[in-house]
Amino acid sequence: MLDPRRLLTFRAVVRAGSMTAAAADLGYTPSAVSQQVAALERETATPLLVRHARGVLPTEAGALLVEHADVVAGRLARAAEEVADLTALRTGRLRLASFASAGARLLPGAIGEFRRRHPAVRLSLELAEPDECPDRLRDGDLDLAITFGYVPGPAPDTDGLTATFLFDDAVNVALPAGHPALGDTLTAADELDVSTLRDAAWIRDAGSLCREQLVDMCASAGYTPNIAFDSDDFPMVSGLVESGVGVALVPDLAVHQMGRRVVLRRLRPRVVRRIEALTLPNPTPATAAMLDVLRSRRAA
Amino acid sequence: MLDPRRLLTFRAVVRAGSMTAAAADLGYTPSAVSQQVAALERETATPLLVRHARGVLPTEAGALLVEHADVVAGRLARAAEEVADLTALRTGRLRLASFASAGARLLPGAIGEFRRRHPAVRLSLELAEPDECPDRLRDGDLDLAITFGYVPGPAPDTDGLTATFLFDDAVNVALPAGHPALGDTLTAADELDVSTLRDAAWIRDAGSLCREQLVDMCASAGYTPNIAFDSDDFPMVSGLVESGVGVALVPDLAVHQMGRRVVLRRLRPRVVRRIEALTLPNPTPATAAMLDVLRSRRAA
DNA sequence: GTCGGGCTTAAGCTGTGCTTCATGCTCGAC
DNA sequence: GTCGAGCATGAAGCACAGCTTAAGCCCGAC
Repeated sequence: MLDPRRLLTFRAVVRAGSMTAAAADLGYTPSAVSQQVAALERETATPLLVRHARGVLPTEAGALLVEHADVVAGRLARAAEEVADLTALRTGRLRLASFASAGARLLPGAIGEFRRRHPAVRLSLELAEPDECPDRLRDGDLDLAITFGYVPGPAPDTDGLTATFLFDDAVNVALPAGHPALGDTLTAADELDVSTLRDAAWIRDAGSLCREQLVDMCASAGYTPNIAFDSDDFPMVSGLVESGVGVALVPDLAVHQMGRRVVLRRLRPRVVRRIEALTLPNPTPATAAMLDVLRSRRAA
Repeated sequence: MLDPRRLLTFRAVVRAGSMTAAAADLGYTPSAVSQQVAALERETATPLLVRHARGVLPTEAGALLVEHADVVAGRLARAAEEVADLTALRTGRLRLASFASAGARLLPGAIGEFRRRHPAVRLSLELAEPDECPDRLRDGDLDLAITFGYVPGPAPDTDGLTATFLFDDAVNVALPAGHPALGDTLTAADELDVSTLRDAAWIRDAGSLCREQLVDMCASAGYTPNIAFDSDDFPMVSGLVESGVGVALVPDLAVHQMGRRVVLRRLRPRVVRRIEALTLPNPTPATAAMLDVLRSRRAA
């Protein structure tokens, strides 16, 4: 394989018509250019230039090399340009993942804002549960994942990743109207103590990592929950609650999926989902830009 | 523009999946490869690899660069290969020029032999007078020219070119039967002294640099020729001689174009055209091969 | 002839980029 | 848990590619 450096200076020589002119173009001395060309001719074991009094002309082999050199030079320039486009967000790709309720409530606005700022970046979004996101980020399958972890609760495994706090999503308990635990609390602002739900039947949303969370929460209050139903769909949870099957945990982000007749109460002690954006430590420009958008909307 | 060297080692890294493996492929140490990649990332101001525990994976920008690097590497390899083909005469081009009579008598055999030896080389042949060939060779318009110069006579201007002697083409004088200068010479083997043509009318072939030659020849014999006609076509010269318009100089190579009724005699003192092959001092492989063919046929 | 433009060569120096060595990290085995 | 293998990275040092300077040569112009 030919030395690309020499090939490119040879191209400059042929384009300039003389070694001296090429040297001026390249910022070298004529001697340097002459030596490069000589080295290339040694490398190919073929004369590439016919030396004239007024400059040089390529031989057939030389003309052949120049054609290839043109392609090489073009690719090198295009490569630099496209990478610059990528960092300037004039092009590129951003692969997002999010759990369902954030996908429905948080992301549409953020994505809209991102597209206004960087219309040329191609976006993709898929639903993915928080537990699978770290590995997929590390594998390069994803650029940014919206995940959550319960507070209090075990921190998710984000080794080698960067977690950006977005906001805390308060968790409510959803009850049918007239549920005994509601007692005399008549106003929606009232909180409900976890211990008052000791005898409740629980409907658990299986899709949102609430599994251990529900058990842990009740354990803190000194009992083991009676789990009557596992669902992975908030509308269904809503229907079950409305029909009096049981009570359920519903974070703020999912509240809009609950029916009107469901009663929602904050929990005491407070339970929240900590919503975070997970990225690689060296985010791509597009990823960093999306982090900016998410942070700015958190502030707003 | 990116440094092609670094780009190619980066390509090797991505293909190998790890810097260490790429280093082994390239014959470097892992450290060297790591530094090259770091330099490329500095150059592009963009992370190009995500570092894994078990190797590396390209980022979007990195994958983009690898695509371009593949093209670059391919072109470099193809360039080297095609130049090798050229020097091995598995491809290439040979642009020949020749004056008319050599084109008809000498070259067909040589070209046939050349094509047998190197069937892949594309040949072209055009008619060109000896005086225009040197410049066209120097300009790179031609690779090899068959030329001639009269002996005795001024050597053609071949500065900076290489002349390969092929053979001497003896010059005859063509006369109509019964021309007075024939006198009592009855056999074709007889020579005719130039001085005996003092009173002849001359038909001059304008195409073959005979212009000054005819005048010089006669001057050596002490007279100025009476030039009755200028032609650039041997058959026409033949017809003119046959009809008794005058006499003409006809080299051996053109004898076959003369009519049967023309009488031919060698000249005394002897006059020849020196047939030469003119090339650049550093001939291309195809040119050198054709010189070989021409020399071998001269020997035969 | 002299002059100037252009290519080449020799000699010498500089900087890129290599090696070696050491460190830190992750993962898997034990 | 500790250890070791494999990988990436950094500092230090060294070598060579490739640059510069300087001189020479060739050719064409004047």
